[in-house]
Amino acid sequence: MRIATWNINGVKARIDTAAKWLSTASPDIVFLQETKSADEAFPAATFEDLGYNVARHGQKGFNGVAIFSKLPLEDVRFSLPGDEGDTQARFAEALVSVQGGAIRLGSLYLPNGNPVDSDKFSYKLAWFDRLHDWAVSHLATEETFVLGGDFNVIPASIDARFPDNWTDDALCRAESRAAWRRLVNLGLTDALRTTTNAPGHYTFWDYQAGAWQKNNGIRIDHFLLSPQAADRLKSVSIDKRVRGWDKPSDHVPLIVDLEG
DNA sequence: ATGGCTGCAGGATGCAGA
Repeated sequence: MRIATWNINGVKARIDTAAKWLSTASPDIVFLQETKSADEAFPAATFEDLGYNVARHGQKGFNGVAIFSKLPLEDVRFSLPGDEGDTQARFAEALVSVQGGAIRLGSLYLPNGNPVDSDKFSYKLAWFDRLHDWAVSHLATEETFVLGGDFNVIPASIDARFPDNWTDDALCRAESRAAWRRLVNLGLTDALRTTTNAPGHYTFWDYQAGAWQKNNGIRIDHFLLSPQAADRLKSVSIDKRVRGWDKPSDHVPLIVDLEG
């Protein structure tokens, strides 16, 4: 089973690019972030015609997450527990049934958190705490789960081409990295880091200042796997090609292949 | 570089992103 996650930066601006990418990568399941579309304006039919069931949860103009699946989606939910007052569309989860059981899927768009002296940063850290609690509760049931998305965290210096540029940024502040480690240290597997300890594996290049041409990238899109999911991991890849296409998102897809 | 782009809503340009 192939699962991909991609911050698409506007699903309506990326319909043609997304259709092209889906046909070349052939994922069974896709997590999207930053769809920037209200649900009624989401171009679901385009993706249903490509064979996907579509679960989407968005807002006008910003945020927004989705899960596409060639298998039926069950138990679809769109809110991360822990703050009834949070109206931002940043989380979608669902179950798919496969041979040998179910897999829980979580597509997430973790808050950016800049500027760090604002309530945006405290919102990011609170959101991280809620995600931690979500993981604790699902680890307790020994479910197979796959959390993927734009975590807006550069886990370590090797995850940035120019780490010194990001020292005081919300993406790599000590509090953000501590929250990331606290989540991973529950027993989750950072999928990409099972394949390599090398620098140079990025998922985002800014539109500005020729970041792509200079390979000024960062790794902020991740898959975290529960132990049962990690046991099934076959391969991980970053589909960098997509950043060089016309009208690209500033993020590229990250892909995991699981047994079964 | 003064985020130097980009998408969105809307019908100009401000907001949001990382």
